[in-house]
This record gives sequence, structure tokens and C-alpha cells, in this order.
Amino acid sequence: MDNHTPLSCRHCELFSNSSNFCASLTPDELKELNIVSRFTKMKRSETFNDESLSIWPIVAVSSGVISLQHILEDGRKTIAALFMTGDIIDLRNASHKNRGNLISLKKSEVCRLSPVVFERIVTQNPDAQKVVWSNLREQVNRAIDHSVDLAKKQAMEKLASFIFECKHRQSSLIAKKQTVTIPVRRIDLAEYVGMQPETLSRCFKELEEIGIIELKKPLLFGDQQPSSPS
Amino acid sequence: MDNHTPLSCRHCELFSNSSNFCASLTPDELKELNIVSRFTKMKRSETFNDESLSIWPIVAVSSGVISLQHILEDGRKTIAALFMTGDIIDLRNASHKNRGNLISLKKSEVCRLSPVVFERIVTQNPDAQKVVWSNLREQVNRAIDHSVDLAKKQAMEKLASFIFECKHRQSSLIAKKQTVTIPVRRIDLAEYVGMQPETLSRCFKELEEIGIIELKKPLLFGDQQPSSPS
DNA sequence: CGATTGTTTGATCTCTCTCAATGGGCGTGG
DNA sequence: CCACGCCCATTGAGAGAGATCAAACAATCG
Repeated sequence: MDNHTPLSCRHCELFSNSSNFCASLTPDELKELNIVSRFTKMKRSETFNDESLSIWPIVAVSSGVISLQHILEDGRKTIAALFMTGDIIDLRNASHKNRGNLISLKKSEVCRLSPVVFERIVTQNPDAQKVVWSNLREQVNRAIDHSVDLAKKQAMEKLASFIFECKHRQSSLIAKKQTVTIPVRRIDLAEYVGMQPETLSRCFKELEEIGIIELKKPLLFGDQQPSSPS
Repeated sequence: MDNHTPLSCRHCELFSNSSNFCASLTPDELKELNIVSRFTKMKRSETFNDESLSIWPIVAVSSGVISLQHILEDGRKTIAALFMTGDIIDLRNASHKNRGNLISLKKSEVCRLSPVVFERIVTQNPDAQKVVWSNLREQVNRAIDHSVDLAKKQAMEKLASFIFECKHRQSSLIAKKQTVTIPVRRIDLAEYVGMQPETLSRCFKELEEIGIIELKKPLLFGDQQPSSPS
């Protein structure tokens, strides 16, 4: 029965989780899309090059974290958005000027989709359309919420917001435990929330001293148990 | 020949400008949508109330500026996004917690659309679908760009970015002149770019002293002639 | 196991926020 | 149409939060 499923899709989160795009496709559509797509594993700091993006401007994130980075003239870097499992990155509109770079922040799996077939399927299949649109609106909301966080003056508030953003994104996957995994490095987090790594470190330290959170030892992609501030 | 066009649509920007949503509809679709929609004029600081938004979570902006404001517990206000002519605000996903308030920043005209009919038309009509989808992606990009601007440390850079954002949004409408109209008040602008009105005022002053820009006298919704910094 | 990269801590500086006060524009009401 | 009042914009002086610089420590990767 599973013979219809393309090999590279069998273990993919996007296919096996019903709320994701590929799970909403018919077997034929899935097969059709699979043929013109490229399933790719990425290491940390691996970047999508521009030629690849002009051919495949649509990227579905299967696992890991993909960042959209903007690099300013003077070398400052900013992580404008974070994409995680289930997100469909659509860079077709952004083609004009500095759209930024797509860079993986850890080991990730992505599927680069053919825009032609993708668009046809979305037009044909109402279920797929719903999923894509819902995800896109989700991205708008997240980006707007992120703007609000960045506009907030206090560094501590930004960090708290980020922790809750992580919790919110993970709540659908994991059971409701008091642990939040921060899936990126301190430096990346700092660039995402628009502050310096040093300041971020001080905030973590302060939160831990007050007793609001507790940091796991390995600290690399560490976990935390926050109660509810703000 | 124009008898098929609903009265309230005849002079609406969304109908008369081909790049907008209503212009992509068939006469029948337009009529159908018009019946279940509410064309509304809004004054400055007028707010969409929650009941209205739960019935009509989709708002098309015909003219003016609509802001999405988030109010924090301690009273600080943040303008998270600005919507202008052609934008289709879709708040269906945002229903969970604090989605913020939709507030008009000047005299505006909006059309509140029925989600049911809207969704059906978008599913049926590929042209309409393209327009809506494109606008949604545009909103994602704008929100992301805005995040980048907010993350930038320098106040001057934020202001410069905003001026160019205005220019970019107006370029499709007006001829290429060196004038940019800032469609909102100083206070609103300050809340949008995440700084204080005082700081903003100082930035304008400095830009003018350097000779980069020139402010029109009436200053209310004033114009400016920027050359190209950054 | 060494080299490299990331994280933390400390001290100093600077930009922006805050508070306060003045002046100008616009809308309201006469 | 004019006068009043309110809100917004501007300017100034002071303080605080975060940025920056520098260096030690921890962790990862080959």
C-alpha cells in the first residue's frame, strides 16, 4: 500500500504529519511533485546559493532550522526569520533586491520544490491550498509578532518572547512539559532578537538567578524550564 | 456596460486598478462578493471592534492607512504593521490570543469581505488566487524587512528604511519624482519603527541639516525629497 | 588531542530613552 | 470666519540600558 509513496518521502515529517503539506496530496500529486523536487540534507551554516534559489525558489522544511539572513553593508548580520519543520519558504516575490540568504542553522532536511508543479497542485487541490495558505498566514503573524518583540525596548522581554515562541512552536509536537528547547546557538539567537550575544548571556544569567528558568548542562541546544513571566 | 458593476465598487481603487483583487474578478463574482461585503469609510483612530472582526476577519484596504497595533500590559503601544491600498488583511489565523487591534491612522476606505465567499472565489478563480497569494507573500516580505529594520541598531537607519519603504510602495502609483509622502503622523511612525517621537524628530532634523532631505512646510503628512543615502 | 569557534564575564562608553517645557496646527464651537 | 483648546511636534538636559572592547573559559570538530 505504501508502494505508491516515493522513497524519499517515506520518512519525511512533511508526509507523515497530517498537518503538513505533502500529507494533503494525493498519491499521484505526491509522485509528480517528488520527481521534480530535490530532497537535501544540510549541515550547519550551509547556504542556499542564488542559482539554486532562482530555479527552486520554494523550499519546504522537513527538519532542523533554516534562517533568512540579511547582511548589511558594514558586515552586521541580522536573522530576519526562522523557518522550522512544516514551513514552506516561498521566495518568488522576494526576487527584487536584497532578499537575504537562506542559511541552515543546524543539521536540517529540506525539500526544494518546483514552482510550476507546486503552483499547479495548489490551484487544483483545495486541501493543499488550505495548508499552504495557512502556513503563509502563520508566517505573516509570526513576522508581525517578531516585529512587536523587536520594537519592545527591554532586552529581557525579547528573550522571554522568544522562549515562548519556541514553546508555542513545539507545543504541537511534544507533550506539555515545562521544558523548552532552544534550537539555535546563542549567537544566532542574538542576531534574531536584535541584540548582542553578551547582552543575551547576561539576560539568561539573570533569569536563572531569579529562578525563573533553569539551564541544562550541555548548553548546546540546551533546554530550559521557564515558569510564566510577562 | 458598467451597469453590472455594483455601485459601491465603481469608484473603488481595488476595482479600477488592475493589480488589485476586485479587478481580477468576473462581474458575477464581484456582484456576489459585493452583496456580502461592507464598504466602510473610517476616520483617524477609528478601531475595528472585535465582534466585527470575528464576522469579517478579512479586510481589503481601498485607500488610507490601517495599522495593526499591539498594546502591552504597561500601556506601551506598538504598531506592528501598516496596511495600505491593495492590501488584504486576513486575520483568520490570528484569532488565538493577542492579535492586536486594527486602527485607521487617517481617513481610510475599507471593504470587509465575507470569508466564505472570499474563500470560494479564491478557490475558483486562478487570477484572483494569484493576486491574493502575491499580496500575502508581499506582506510576509514586508514584515520580514521590517524586522530587519527594527533589529538595526541605529535610529537613522530605521528612518531611512522607512522612507524607502514609503517610496517603494508609492512608486507603482506615482511618477518617479524625488518626493516621498509620509502618510502617517510622527507619533505613529515612531511607534512603527520602535523609537520615541523625540528621537525621530532629531533624526529628521539631522537629515535636513545634512541636506539629504527637505521637509515641506505644512508638515502634516508632509513630503520629502531624499537623495540616496545608505 | 590541539585548533577553532562559541560562550561568558568585566569595564567603559555612547546612543537612545525619559522627563520637562515650549511652540505650532488643526478641529471644535461660537 | 475667528478664537479657543487640545494634541502633536520640537527642543533641551539628564540618566540608564545596551553596545562595544577585551580577555578568559568552555565546547565542538577535525
